[in-house]
Amino acid sequence: MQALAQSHAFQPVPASHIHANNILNGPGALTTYSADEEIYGQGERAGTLYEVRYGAVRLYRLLSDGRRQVVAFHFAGETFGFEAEGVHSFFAEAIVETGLRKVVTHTNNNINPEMLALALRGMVRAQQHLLVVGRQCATEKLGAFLLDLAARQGDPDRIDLPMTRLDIGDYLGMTIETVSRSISKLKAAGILKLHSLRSVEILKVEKLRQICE
Amino acid sequence: MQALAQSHAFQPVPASHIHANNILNGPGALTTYSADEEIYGQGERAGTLYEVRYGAVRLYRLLSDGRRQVVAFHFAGETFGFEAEGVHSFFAEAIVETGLRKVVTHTNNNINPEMLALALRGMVRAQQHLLVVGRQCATEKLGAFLLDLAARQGDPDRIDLPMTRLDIGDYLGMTIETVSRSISKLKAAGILKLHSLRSVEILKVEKLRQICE
DNA sequence: CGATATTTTGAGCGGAGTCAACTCTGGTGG
DNA sequence: CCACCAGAGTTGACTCCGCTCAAAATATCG
Repeated sequence: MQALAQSHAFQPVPASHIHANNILNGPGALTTYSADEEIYGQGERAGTLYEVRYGAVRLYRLLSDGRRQVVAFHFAGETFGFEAEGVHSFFAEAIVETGLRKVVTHTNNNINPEMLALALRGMVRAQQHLLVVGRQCATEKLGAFLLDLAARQGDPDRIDLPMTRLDIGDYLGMTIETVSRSISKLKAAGILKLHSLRSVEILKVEKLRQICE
Repeated sequence: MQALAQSHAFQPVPASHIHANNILNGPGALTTYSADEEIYGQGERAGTLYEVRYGAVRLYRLLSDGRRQVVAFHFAGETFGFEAEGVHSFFAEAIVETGLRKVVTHTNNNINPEMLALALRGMVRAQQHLLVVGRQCATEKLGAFLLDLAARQGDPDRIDLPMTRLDIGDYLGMTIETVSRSISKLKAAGILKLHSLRSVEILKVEKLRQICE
């Protein structure tokens, strides 16, 4: 079990890892990935899109100084893998046990019109992320992040956090300590309740929304 | 694209604010906007895409607390106006005197395949922006911003800054004072040279790239 | 040339980063 | 079943960068 050994060393790929299990081959096939397994790497040839059937995925880039910027999380029902050039500019990894389905992008040389809609949704998501990261206050960032997750996961006040605090920090541009302190602050204010480390309940959605707008 | 024709087009706009002048009507027509004129507003019905022929455009959103997040700048040759929903989620304004051309998105109910490429480029741009804003140090943010502008404007070491310090600050998530201080710092380090407030020369591209990676 | 807006610079303060210690959780094996 | 342990998360002390408020300098426009 490699677990989260990358905690402080963001080595792209652990040497020995179980390869993804591709039950079928081709579009519609379900491929399963275990936690922390790489789906594709920065620099690899792009082309295939993936739809998340279950689990969660993180997209990130490594900076030369060792820092890591998580650019997106993806959950069940969402599609990722878009690239403008022919090469992936990010790493994609499964956060937990995850099932992916390859998406058909072309049908006999014609671009599937649904691709445009998906690409646009991806752009809006990135811009939305920008609005969150651009905020100044750490608590605001975290609150906005939680509200976004709640909306995407369907349940308005119960949130599943498959990712670690480090993932959240690298996504929001803050340290794990600050992530933790922000959670504690919202907890102390009676806005959040943690059922476990990875399961959050929003007790006062409106109050949180006020803070994060 | 005819590179930097807008280089010195930043002359103060005639005071008598001429309203956008639409010479023709329909795709291919050139519409001109004076400085600070609105192109479209948040909430307006979307649908049309615009290609910048000359000048510069800012896209931004207003937050309820009065702050403003600039999500993108667009220069000659770039296309903007994409939306996932049918409504614009941002304001678009001309920064200086700007000429826009409407882009044909559909040809008899078929999506122009080039749209997908443009949308993808927009998404990558937003993710790139994210990497910059996610950086911690203010000087790094500014440096990365300048390197991005240099690459987009064609000239590797001469940059036009049609936007104000406030625009830059709202784009990078920092105050105008910090923007100014960061510029001064890079100037003191011999990395930048200001020919005017709106014209920057990068003296040591490599050194700047080291800082900002 | 004067009036206004923009930019720069300065002083002080607060929030987030850093370093470090401690606690909690889940998994393993005796 | 429980003791143990490694990794994850929390909390505390301190520092420093960037925000705030304020004022000076520069640019722009009538």
